[in-house]
Amino acid sequence: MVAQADDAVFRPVRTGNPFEETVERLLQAIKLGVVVPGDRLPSERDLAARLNVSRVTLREAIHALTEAGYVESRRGRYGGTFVNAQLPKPRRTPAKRLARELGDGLEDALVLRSALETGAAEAAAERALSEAEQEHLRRCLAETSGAKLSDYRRFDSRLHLAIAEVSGSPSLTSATADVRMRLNELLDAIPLLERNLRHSNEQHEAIVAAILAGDPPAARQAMQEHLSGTATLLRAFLA
Amino acid sequence: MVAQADDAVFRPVRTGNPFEETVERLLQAIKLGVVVPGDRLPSERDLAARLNVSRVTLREAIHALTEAGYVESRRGRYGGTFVNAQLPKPRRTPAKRLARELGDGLEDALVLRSALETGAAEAAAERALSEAEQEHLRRCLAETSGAKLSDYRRFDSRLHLAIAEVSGSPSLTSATADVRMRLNELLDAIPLLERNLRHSNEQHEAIVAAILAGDPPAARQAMQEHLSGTATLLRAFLA
DNA sequence: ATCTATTGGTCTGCCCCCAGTCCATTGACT
DNA sequence: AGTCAATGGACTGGGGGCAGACCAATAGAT
Repeated sequence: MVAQADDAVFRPVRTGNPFEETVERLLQAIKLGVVVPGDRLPSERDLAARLNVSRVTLREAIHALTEAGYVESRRGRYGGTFVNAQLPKPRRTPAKRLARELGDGLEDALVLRSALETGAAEAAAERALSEAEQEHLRRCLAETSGAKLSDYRRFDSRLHLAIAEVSGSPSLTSATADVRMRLNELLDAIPLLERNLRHSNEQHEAIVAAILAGDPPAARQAMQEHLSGTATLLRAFLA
Repeated sequence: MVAQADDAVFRPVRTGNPFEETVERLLQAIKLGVVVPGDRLPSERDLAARLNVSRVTLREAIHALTEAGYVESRRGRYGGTFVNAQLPKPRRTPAKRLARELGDGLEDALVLRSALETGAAEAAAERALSEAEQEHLRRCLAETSGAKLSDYRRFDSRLHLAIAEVSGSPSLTSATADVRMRLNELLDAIPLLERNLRHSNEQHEAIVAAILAGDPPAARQAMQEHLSGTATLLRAFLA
């Protein structure tokens, strides 16, 4: 049976209720390194407006994250909700089990990720980046290079997200963040070796260099190589 | 000001209520040619389950489309909801106005589309397509080539969607359908010339040929050329 | 010491959406 | 002619999310 277009257009209009979605988003912000330990989240009123969710629902989500140990709230002016210094360590679900649960979902995510991120790298290299954007890229690159092993995944996510950002397409950035979250659980299941990490950093350098140099084909090529390395690693560990 | 990652991760958790989203989905099915005039939609019970929406909400959406002249329902066994033979003609909003309303949204959509569809073409060419998939592609191609001017947009959408389908990534297919819907309103605003149409058909041939031949770089290249042509046309008319 | 702006915390009434159930209609099959 | 399965149509009770108003705490500014 061939995959039908019906499946795409008649897919669920929403996955989960607003509360669950909100929790997911806040986790995204933390796990992708958009807010780092010690950072303050936007005020409840602001955040609720941006997420287009009632303050009650947002508060329930924050409460859930508080119980899970991710954030803490303080009242009063200059108060707010802050990301904890010690984040809960992700439970390492056995790789085999994850693979079974996901099934075709892994290939789905990998194909989508490849399209999005190589496209983002290419688009970013085509644009004339502002000084601020260039600086932002360089900082994310440096932070990732200097990250401890325990923090590496978060800074790596942040760097990839930064590349998507400078593509100039917000939708592309959002989609990149989403697919990365889908993969992060898998990535947590495989060990992080010093050697892979060094190799990864070299590839990051090449990607950012090509983007800053305004060389779209090189940027695409470098990103493609980087991603296929990760993809191979994942497929191997989850096979 | 540089675009912040916040904007991506703190974007609204949902745009519109379930009713509106459902209407949008059904319109998508019709306008992208997933269901053609005369076709029957899945039964309300089935469809509601697939869309993860209550039957009441789905019925309200169908009712709205009935009033708008898109579909008609018949009761009894072998009844159902059918797509009208005469679809309401899209109102041609003046291009300038659309461009103003969208603003950066146009560039956003074009960049995302490029990433998704060139990625899809490449991924499709990498896969070993089943006989059914190959036939499906060829049929969509033939239908588009033979389409009347008034139906062209719908068959063209369907063909592009078919290419995304055979990429093997459902998420990629969904995303492609969504961004196409965003662009279709713009595309309706620009005239369709016989000459562009012939050129478009030739490019479609090249894309499908490269996919069937299993030549990823050629498929990407062909798709890239095709899309950049459309993009140029759009930018010119909306400038 | 007091004031005040900003933030998290709480409560109320309302509406949309939902799951489940039953009814009404239709047309192919026997 | 009768049967029957599947479809659209209609109703009900309940729950989640909503907007808005108000309370409580906090720390800088005066």
